[in-house]
Amino acid sequence: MTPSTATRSRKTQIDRTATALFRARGYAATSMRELATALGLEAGSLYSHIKSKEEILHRVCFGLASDFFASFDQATADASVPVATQLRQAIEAHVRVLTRDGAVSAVFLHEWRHLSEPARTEFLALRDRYEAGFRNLIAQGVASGEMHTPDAAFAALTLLASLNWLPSWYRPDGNLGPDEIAHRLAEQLLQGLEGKK
Amino acid sequence: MTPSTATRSRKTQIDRTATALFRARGYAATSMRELATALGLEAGSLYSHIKSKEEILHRVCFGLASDFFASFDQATADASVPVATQLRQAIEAHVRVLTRDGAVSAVFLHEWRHLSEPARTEFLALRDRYEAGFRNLIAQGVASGEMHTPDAAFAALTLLASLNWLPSWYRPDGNLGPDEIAHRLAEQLLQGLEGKK
DNA sequence: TTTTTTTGCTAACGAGCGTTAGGAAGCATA
DNA sequence: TATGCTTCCTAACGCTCGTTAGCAAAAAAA
Repeated sequence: MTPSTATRSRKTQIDRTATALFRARGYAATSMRELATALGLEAGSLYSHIKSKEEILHRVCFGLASDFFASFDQATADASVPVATQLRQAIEAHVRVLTRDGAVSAVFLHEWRHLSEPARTEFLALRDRYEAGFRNLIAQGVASGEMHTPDAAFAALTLLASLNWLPSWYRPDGNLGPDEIAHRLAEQLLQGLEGKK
Repeated sequence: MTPSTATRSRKTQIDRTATALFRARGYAATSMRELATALGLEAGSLYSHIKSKEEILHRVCFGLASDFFASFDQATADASVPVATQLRQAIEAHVRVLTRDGAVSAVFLHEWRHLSEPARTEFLALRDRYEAGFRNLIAQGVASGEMHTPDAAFAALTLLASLNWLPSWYRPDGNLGPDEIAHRLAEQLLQGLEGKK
């Protein structure tokens, strides 16, 4: 029995409001009563739709993780493309996912540590697997002579760090659109500040 | 009347233990009873040494902010040095401060939002002023032709993002020392992955 | 030795926490 | 009209929170 449209929409609404609060105040500092008030409800009413506070966090974190994997796989599906181009596409794909929903992204990046075991460990394993994708891409690029770095793992961490800072300053109504941001990031990371114009 | 050595050391001990807990569990999710237990005390006893939980956070955040400014000013004091070199030195200085105490750095980077007003706004103003230092350096580099980027502010954010991810993976007993890390980061950020070997 | 400071205890305060139980409306389907 | 589902309520559960008051022992200073 699939849930009716109304149910799913109410649940989704709770998720979205909670995500915004988690981002603004942090997961631990957000109370169910605050969340209920933001939705025009009493605290107890939330539990007609969700099982627990952590369930929301779990859904947000693992949901976006899936998106990242799907996006990465698509960007690097064609092995005949030069590795540097694949990396560029993976960067752009990552930025596109990050900018789609700033609140979800921020919660994904910062609040996952409030997951209790075993979810927390599972999440970290996923993150590690995702990072390995970038690591391998850079290692391939070094092997083929397209890129230069003494340490692919180090470079991958630095690269993702630059990307993952994005949700803390990106505004959907700002000057730069997601595609322009993605392009500039890829350019800066691949060419460097002293690189060719 | 300066506090005696004993007082200062006990207070410092509380700060350090609290900082480690804030890093591991987050500020909001760390209770004074946990902190007390970690120190072998009862919760109430903490208040013989500190005024409030937030006081600890305040000290950590603003203390490290001072360190960053002092370190940056020293790295960029000599205006006769090429701007690219000044930027390199600023990067290395930043990394040195970041790696000095991983727990303090992590709390500084992630827990400041639990400061209540007006401290929170003051903190953000400091951070903005610090970022402006890097922004200006890059803008000067672009003006002098030493660097190339379409947007100095954008480049500065990305640069600091790479640096500030460091506390989440740096281990003092790892393969790379602070100086080696600082050098590699500067190299990667200035030369890029496709830059000259 | 007396005085003061440091350090820590027990006990408790008011408040807020996540969550549950049980009931009652409103609505769609039969 | 009857049934069942969705939605939300009130009231409360046991628990934890940051913090305070008042007292006592130990250490340092006089």
